[in-house]
Amino acid sequence: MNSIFLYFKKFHEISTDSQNAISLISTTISVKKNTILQPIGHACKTIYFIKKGLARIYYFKDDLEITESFAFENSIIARAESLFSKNPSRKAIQVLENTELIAIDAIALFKLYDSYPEIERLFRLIFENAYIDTINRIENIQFHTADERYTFLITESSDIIKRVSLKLIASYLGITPVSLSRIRAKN
Amino acid sequence: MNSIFLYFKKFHEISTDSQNAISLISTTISVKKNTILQPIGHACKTIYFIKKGLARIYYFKDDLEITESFAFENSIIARAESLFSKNPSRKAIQVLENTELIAIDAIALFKLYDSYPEIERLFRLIFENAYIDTINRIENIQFHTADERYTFLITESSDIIKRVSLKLIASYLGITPVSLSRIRAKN
DNA sequence: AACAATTCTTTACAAATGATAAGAAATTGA
DNA sequence: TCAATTTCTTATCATTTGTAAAGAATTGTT
Repeated sequence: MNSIFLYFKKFHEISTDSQNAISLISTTISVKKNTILQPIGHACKTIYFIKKGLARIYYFKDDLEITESFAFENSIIARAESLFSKNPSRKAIQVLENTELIAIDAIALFKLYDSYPEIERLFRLIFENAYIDTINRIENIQFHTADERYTFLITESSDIIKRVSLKLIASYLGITPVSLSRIRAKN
Repeated sequence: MNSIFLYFKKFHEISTDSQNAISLISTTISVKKNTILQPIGHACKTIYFIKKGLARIYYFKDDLEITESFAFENSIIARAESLFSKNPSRKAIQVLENTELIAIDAIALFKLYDSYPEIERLFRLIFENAYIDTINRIENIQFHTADERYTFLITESSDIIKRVSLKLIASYLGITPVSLSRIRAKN
């Protein structure tokens, strides 16, 4: 459980009291490669912290799988649009390796906000940061070629190639696997 | 000043006390069409509420202008990625009509968070909502054709065509004006 | 080890989009 | 109002990406 509080510290210091409150609504779980943590169609009620392993959020466009995002060790993954809107999510969370996670009960967490303002602040700062990432991703998609986006991805997280299939990377870049193969062949 | 508190009410009810505190750090301004409210290269220190008129956030890719977002009456516009990271923004805010705004001093606002938890909560909820919009926009860009994105845009906000030049709409859709003309000719 | 299934690459062709240029339409400013 | 500027459309050609199919490479399973 320690790793998550180290992660939290980067955003906002919280008291041992607050840490205990969060611990009480959190559980550590281990899941096997390819497990669907959260299926499509239900409101998101869990925030995951990845201790070890790797996960993605994906959805379907017609019968094509599209990867919205990847999340690696020491990061948080949640379907924020459903978490905040309370609407059922069209997206699923899947683990791509044998993965160890801490699952935080989001409903219980939001209740903690009333009695622990520093917890509210902590998660405000965490999600503000996630918001920044999402804004930057739009900039990245909007006026960069697939080639540029691929090059950017492998410089940003160079080991993604080793850990994620090119099929999933293509769907993340918004292109077909065939198109990604062509790009890779050129470079 | 009333319109902004009506807007706030949709997210979170706050006391008259909190409203007054916000009023004290806000000013109403009127600016002429095409005015640059916030230039590129400075950290974002102002959150705007649009009472009347229309604005956009844009940036440059090489010497090409790209519109990241539009904001209409009764909505908030701010360069969130700079607001939260405190880094200088590569983006500018420009008004596209003669526009009336309420400018909120963001530095002062963030200070209010300590003494008025309900103000912190209010803006948390406002930006959570903006975050949802941004996530949905990625989904919209990532696997929809330019044609689909255009059709979606005009059904979502039908008067945008009357108020914004096609050149800017094209840059928002991530295509060239020439390509947008072709799409419009087909439909 | 051997087979099956999946992933990745390559090829050929089709469709969409970009770049450039030219002209029409609309807007702006003196 | 008239000229100048900007915006919008159309056309042509080049480039990129998609689709479909086939085979190679890899992975998983028994």
